[in-house]
Amino acid sequence: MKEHSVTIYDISEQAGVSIATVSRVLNNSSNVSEATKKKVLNAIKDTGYTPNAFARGLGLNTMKTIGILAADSSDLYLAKAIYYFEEELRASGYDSLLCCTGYAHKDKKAAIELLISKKVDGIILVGSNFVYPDVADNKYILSAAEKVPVMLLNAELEGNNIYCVSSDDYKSMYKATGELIGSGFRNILYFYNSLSYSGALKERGYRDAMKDAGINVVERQLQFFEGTREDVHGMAAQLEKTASTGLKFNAVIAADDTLALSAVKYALSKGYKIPEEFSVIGYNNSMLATCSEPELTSIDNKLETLCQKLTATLMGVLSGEEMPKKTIFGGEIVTRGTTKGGTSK
Amino acid sequence: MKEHSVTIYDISEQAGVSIATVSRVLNNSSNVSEATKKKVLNAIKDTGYTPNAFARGLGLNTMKTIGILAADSSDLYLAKAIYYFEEELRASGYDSLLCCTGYAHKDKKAAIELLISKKVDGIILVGSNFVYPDVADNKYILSAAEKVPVMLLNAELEGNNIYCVSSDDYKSMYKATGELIGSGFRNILYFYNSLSYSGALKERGYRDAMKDAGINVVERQLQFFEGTREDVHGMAAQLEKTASTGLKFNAVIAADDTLALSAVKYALSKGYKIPEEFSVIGYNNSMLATCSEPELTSIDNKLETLCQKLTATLMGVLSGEEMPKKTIFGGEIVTRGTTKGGTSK
DNA sequence: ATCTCTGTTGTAAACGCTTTCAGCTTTTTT
DNA sequence: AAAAAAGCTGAAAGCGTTTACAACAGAGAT
Repeated sequence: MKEHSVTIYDISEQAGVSIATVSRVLNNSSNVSEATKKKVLNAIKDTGYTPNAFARGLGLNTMKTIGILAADSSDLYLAKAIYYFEEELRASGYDSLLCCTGYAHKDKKAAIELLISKKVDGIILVGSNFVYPDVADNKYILSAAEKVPVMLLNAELEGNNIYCVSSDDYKSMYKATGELIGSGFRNILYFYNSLSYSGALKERGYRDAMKDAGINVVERQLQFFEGTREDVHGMAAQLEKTASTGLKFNAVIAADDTLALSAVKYALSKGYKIPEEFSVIGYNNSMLATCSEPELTSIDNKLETLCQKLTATLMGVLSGEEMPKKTIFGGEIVTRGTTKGGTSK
Repeated sequence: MKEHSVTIYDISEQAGVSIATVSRVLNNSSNVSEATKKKVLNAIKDTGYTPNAFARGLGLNTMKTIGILAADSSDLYLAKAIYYFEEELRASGYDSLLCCTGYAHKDKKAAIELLISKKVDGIILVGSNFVYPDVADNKYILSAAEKVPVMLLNAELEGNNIYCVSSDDYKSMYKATGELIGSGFRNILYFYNSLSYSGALKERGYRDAMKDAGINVVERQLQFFEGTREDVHGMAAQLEKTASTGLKFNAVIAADDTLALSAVKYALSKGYKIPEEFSVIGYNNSMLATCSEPELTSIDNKLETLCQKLTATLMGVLSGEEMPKKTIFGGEIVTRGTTKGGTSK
């Protein structure tokens, strides 16, 4: 299998030119006469030669590769983002090296270092759970940015060589909460499962919307779900338990569609009429939104646009252009069966 | 940014040893005294040195990297598989280079060649849509296998250096169809969206089960959905349309949970009682199964086990061991709300 | 006919690491 | 105490590219 593979020397010999010329043809650089070019190309075809990426990388010091880091590629939202990134990067002539780190800090750090040692030309951190509330914990990102540009999706961090593209989670959540309030709901539960950067924004959006409407929020109204991100049963059970302890709520605003879906399940099991007696708004407008019955009203933050913008920014940075360090896109509420039209009750 | 980075020479100088010794410490190979080892490690820490993967690769001719190819990382099932592979590979000291190819043949071929040019040590093809019914179309896999081992998940292809690990889709589908028949259903629709290798197996399972039960199948009973894999509405609409043309069916067996979910939606919209008047069985037992209401009976083919087995096989191959070229795992039916217990009606 | 310029090609030195081989220093054996 | 073995270390030769530099031919200018 791993015999002596064809090298540039073999080509040079067969074509009767020097290796420099072969290399020039390979990179179709500078001036090579048509005649020799043809000879070389023929030899390449004959031998089935493919350049050795290592050697090439050694010389060029770039692999034309971008490292993508995501906590969990099986998360619907992250998976979609990864897909878009892959697509955009390939279109720009870059390949991607994906690492799924899991949610532990140590692993994230190790993964980022690994990518750098693989000589990626840039790093994309997908999802806000790479940025911690405690600034000291983000040092690992800063030191990565000393070597290659670091792009953050849906998170913000100031630093040299760090660029952020994110959705306006604060405003989206503020608006969505406002819509529930506008429909006459006051006992609105906020259901979340991530303490990430954007998670904090969402929470603030919820709190501010409630406050601005003059509604008092008790801490138990913010329910944190600790289980896995797919455990719909567990989520519904937590709502059930919360209700059974006496907290009243007839609307749920969720930080994620899965959580929202569990709220629908819960409400149905209680016999509530949706959306009249019980409303739900999800987040991300994933395919789950149309899977649910009734279908979920959900916040769409135009992931594809975000990913495109982020990739474009990265490409700009790599080619030495000055690029905006922070870009924010607004989201929109996609109204479906779990909320009323939005007119006040 | 891209200043002169720290090399093994800097370390050797700072530690007062030769580069050979540094290299030895790096690979914790052979015999290095504790004292010098410590000196070197300190120097490494001080300088923040990371080895250059290219140079290393040039010497070793391996990047310790496995290429993972999947058509679409945002497909729930594939995403999950990718996640497991990443995890397993990392545990074995390998990194992964992921390429999402899309569903077009040309792109798959290009992606596989790209991976090889990046000097991956092996390739994993995730999902059966890499193997075509027409043998000639699979040549691109065979020629990849001339360079590195190729692993197939849920597909089969004979060839040197090709290894397959798959679920027993034929048997699972046969059993599942049989279960519906056993519950008294005869007008069972088969709903699918992929012409892949495993897709063909599933179809055959369905057909044989029907035949063995003495039930005649008309071609319109096999419904192929052409739209995107997430378009639940479109799927339900197709069922609706099929029914409106006069074809009667009161059970659906789907090649995928999303399809099954759309069948549930359809049945509910028609006012059928599930599972008594209308039953549904999905495939893959994804999170969608528990999202649906009622929840989906679905076939679980133990993806994690498959992925572990596949990775283990690959590791074996890479270390020169003789490995089975074909491994098949049986699946099991997870019964939930869309089917009766299984006792005959 | 000489000189300069331009276009094309070859030579050789990097790039940063691994690894063989040989040499030196210990330790163990006899 | 001498000989043999074992343990460490360093020098140097690759690995397959890219690229700066030199060289050389032929064309145009003088």
